[in-house]
Amino acid sequence: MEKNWTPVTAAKGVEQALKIFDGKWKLVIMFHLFGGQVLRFSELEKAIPTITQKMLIQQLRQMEVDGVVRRIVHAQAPPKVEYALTDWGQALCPALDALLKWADLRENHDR
Amino acid sequence: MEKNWTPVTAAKGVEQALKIFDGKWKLVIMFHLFGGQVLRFSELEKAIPTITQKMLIQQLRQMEVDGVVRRIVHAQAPPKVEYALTDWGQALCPALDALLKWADLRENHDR
DNA sequence: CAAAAAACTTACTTTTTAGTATGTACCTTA
DNA sequence: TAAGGTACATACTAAAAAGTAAGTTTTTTG
Repeated sequence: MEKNWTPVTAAKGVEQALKIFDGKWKLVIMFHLFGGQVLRFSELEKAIPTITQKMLIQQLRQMEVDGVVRRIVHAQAPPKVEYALTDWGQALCPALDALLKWADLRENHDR
Repeated sequence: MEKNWTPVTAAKGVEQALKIFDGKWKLVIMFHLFGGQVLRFSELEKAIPTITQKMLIQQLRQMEVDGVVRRIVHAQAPPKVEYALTDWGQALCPALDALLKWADLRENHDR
């Protein structure tokens, strides 16, 4: 089924999509989880040294709500919480590749 | 030639790409110019009624600097300035489609 | 019993981005 | 000569996002 886009609805659609990985840290987080990786909170902290705990948790929570990240809590002490991408989250990879390829075209373009 | 991405460099690459159409109005503007359209400043204003002149010009100028928009000045009075996408700007379309398609997958996903 | 580790939470400040309101230059037409 | 159209510019305010600097809970280890 094809959609009938107008400039405005198409822009809104893309914006909706972008919102899901918008925020200064979401992409870095995702790229750490692409390929099925499962990482603890503390491992993500170490992997992204410049992020603060507040930002890390804030972004993870939003991504969970949006359905791109899965939160896996192990009933242990000290706590152990792991994060992974959902199938849908993983499925974003090719679209990001398309963006990367587009960015590369610039070189052949002008100047 | 393949690139050697790490989570961090890949994220940075995508962020660079995103920055080019980041801002509340750039996508709407682009979607009005996709397909080779050439529009005057005032036509864009009318097409996007909720944008202010300041925002419109600000975004257009940034897009010009970034190389996605071309500014065509006609030496006339009253002034006539037209805007169009560069080839590279047009080339973004498929990447945005990929995003739209990804967003659609959500329905088949969970819930 | 004190200290430490993990995963957060909260109050507050700074920075960034968007929006409001008004002004300008230039030429044309009535 | 006054008014109007077009494409801007500029100063200022408001709202949103990010960052800082703590503190909390729970259980294990020395």
